[in-house]
Amino acid sequence: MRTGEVAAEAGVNVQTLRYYERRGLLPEPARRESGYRVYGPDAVRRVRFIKRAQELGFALSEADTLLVLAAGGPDSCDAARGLAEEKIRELDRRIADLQAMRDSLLRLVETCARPPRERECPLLHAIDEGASDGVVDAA
Amino acid sequence: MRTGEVAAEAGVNVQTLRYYERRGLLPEPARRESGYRVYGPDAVRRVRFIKRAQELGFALSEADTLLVLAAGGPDSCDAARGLAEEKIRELDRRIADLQAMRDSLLRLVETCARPPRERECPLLHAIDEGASDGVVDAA
DNA sequence: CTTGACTCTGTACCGCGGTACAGGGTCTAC
DNA sequence: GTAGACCCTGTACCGCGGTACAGAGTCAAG
Repeated sequence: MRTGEVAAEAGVNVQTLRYYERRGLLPEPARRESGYRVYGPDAVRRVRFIKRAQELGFALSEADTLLVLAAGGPDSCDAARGLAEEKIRELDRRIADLQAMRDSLLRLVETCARPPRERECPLLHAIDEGASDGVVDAA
Repeated sequence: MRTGEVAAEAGVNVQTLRYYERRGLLPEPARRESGYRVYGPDAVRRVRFIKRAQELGFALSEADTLLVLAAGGPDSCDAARGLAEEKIRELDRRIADLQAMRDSLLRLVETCARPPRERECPLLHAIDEGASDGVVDAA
């Protein structure tokens, strides 16, 4: 298969393939006389694996690790599981962070229910106040 | 106040102040003969406001808007509220995305409870399968 | 009057995951 | 044999929010 075919099948840009190759995620394919890349049939599968890993929240470097593990024996399974569990914990942390932002913001918006005092917006005032002593999210 | 003093008080890097100035978040301060910046007393407050807005999930460009609104009259209050509400919706979307990743990943990890069949890791196999037809998160 | 801490400008770089463009060569169907 | 689609390399750029460094000037205390 040629570059364009692999890209189309995998649903990515041609440049992305070259990028993955540079990153070491895709092995360097064989070449024709002309220099054109010739991919084996596994290439599409490999790119799709990477894309799937990304959807699950893994970075490219982690996708790389998963690919190595996928090529390994059954011992790799534990390692893969550990990686996935760590990623779940990471996602939990990020979710908690965003949730905290959301909640703080919601409380601020609720200050809007109170009428502006002395021509001052309670919400903006609250941000300003919070900036001094970290009332809302003193992390 | 000099640059270093403002930076220390606001808890940011000196370079960050210059960066904010370039971005238009901080007004250009007065200068001494020597070229040294001389900040008014509001500078620290302004930087803290920006930092607080960031903690709430606002980008610098949005923090800029909030600062403009904070300088405006009571009409700005509605605009600020709209911005905050939109940001809450955005946070909700991001949280939902991460939650979906988390849930998919958790389901994959649960496949590990099943013993490897034919020396293949169920988790890695599932990522591979998912890559073909988007079983888990066909978004 | 010197020393060390501070500040100035301009520019480049970081991670992340690509995307775009220039300036060429190649392949294939007509 | 040629037009148009494809491919090659190298390099630069995107957003985001800064950080780092070089090379120079300044300020205040001792």
